[in-house]
Amino acid sequence: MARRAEIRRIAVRLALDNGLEAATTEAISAAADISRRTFFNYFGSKDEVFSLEPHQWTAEEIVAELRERPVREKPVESMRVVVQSMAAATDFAGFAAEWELLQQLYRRHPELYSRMKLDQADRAIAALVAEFGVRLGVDPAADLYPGMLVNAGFAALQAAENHSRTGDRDLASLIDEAFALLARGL
Amino acid sequence: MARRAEIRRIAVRLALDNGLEAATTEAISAAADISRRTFFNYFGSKDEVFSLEPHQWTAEEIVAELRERPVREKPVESMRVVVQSMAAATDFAGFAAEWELLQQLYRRHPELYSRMKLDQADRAIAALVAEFGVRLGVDPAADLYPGMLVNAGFAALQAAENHSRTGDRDLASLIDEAFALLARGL
DNA sequence: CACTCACATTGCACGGTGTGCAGAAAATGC
DNA sequence: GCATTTTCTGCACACCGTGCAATGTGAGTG
Repeated sequence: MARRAEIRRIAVRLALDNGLEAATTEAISAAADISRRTFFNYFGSKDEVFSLEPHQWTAEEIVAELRERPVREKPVESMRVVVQSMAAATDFAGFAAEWELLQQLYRRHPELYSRMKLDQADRAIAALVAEFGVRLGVDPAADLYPGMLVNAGFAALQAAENHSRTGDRDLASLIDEAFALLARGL
Repeated sequence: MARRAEIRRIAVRLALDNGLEAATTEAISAAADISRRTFFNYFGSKDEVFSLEPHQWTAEEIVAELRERPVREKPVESMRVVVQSMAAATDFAGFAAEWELLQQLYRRHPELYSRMKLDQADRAIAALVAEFGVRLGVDPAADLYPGMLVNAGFAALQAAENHSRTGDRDLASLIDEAFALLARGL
C-alpha cells in the first residue's frame, strides 16, 4: 500500500512539473521505475492515480456518520453535520503535503476535479437518501423530501467549496452559512 | 447538420441493439456507411455521439432565460422558472422519438448519463451565478447567496429527475414541489 | 542447501480511442 | 468543361487498457 501512495505522489509531481498532457502512463511508470503493465496493476485507469480516493470519504463512512446522529434531530441539522464531516475529511485527511499537491493539480484542471467528485458523490447521495428514508419513516420513491434534502446538502457543499476556492474564508463556516440559508429558506 | 443527426440516430440504435460495448467507432462508422475518420470529423469523441447535446440547453440559452425575468422577482422564483425551462427543454425538444431512444440508453447506462450532464452543468452554473450576482447587485465571490441559490436549484432539478425516473409523477410538478421546499426552508 | 509455493513484476500482443496529414473525391462556382 | 473549395478517406501514429504467459523473488520447510 505504501507503494501505491508512492506512485501516486510521483505521478502528481510529474503532472505538475511537465503538465497533465505529458504525464502519460509510460512517463509515470518510468518515473516510478516500474513497467507500464505494473502501473495498471496498481491503478485501474490513468484517472485513478489522480483521484481523491485516499482523501475522500466513502459512501459507507458517510452513512455511518449519519447513523450516529440522534434520530429526532432535525434532518437539516443531521445533514449539516454529515456535510461538515465530509468537508473535514476532504480538507485534510492528515496528509497536508500530499493533498496540497493534488489540490494544485485540480486547480489547474477543474474538469479533472469534477470527474473525480462525480464518482463517489452519486453513490453517496443514493445511500444517504435511502438512510434518511428509513430515519424519517418515509419512502424516498414516494416522498420528495429525502432526495431534496440530500441533494441540497451536496449543493451547499459545492457552493461552499467554490466559494472558499476564490475567497479566503474558512470552509466550515461557509458550509454553516449555506445550511443556514437552506434551513431558513432561500 | 442533418448528417450529424443521422449518424447519432444510427449510433444510438446500434448501442441499444447490440450493447454499448459493441458500439465501437468502427461499428458505428460501418453502420452509418462512413469511414472511422469521418466519424471523428463529426464527433470529437465517442461519448459525444451519445450526448444530450441536441436535447440540451446551452449555458447561454439558460442565462438568456434568466435575463427575461423581471429583476424584482424573487430570486428563488426566477431560478424556479429557469429550471422549469431547462427541464422542459431536456424533456422533449420536439424530437420525442429520438429522445426516447437516448433515454433508454441512459436508463441502461446511468454512468453515461452522469458524465453527459456534468459537461454543460458546470458551465451553466458558473454563468447563472455570475448573472444573479449582477441582478442582485452583489459580488458572488464575497456573497454566498447566488452560488447557493443556483446550486440548490440544480439540486432540485436532480432530485426531481431522479424521482420522476422511479415514480410516475410529472416532472414539472416535482420541480415545483422541490422549489417549494427550498423557498420555505427544509 | 534444495525445494516449492505464493505473489509481484514484466513483456507481449491485441483491441480500442483520438489526431495530424496528405491525397482522393465530390460539390460548387464561373 | 474547368478551377476551387469543401468533404471524405486512408494511413501512420500515440495513447489507454487488458488478457495471458513467463519470469523473478522471497519466505518458509524439510
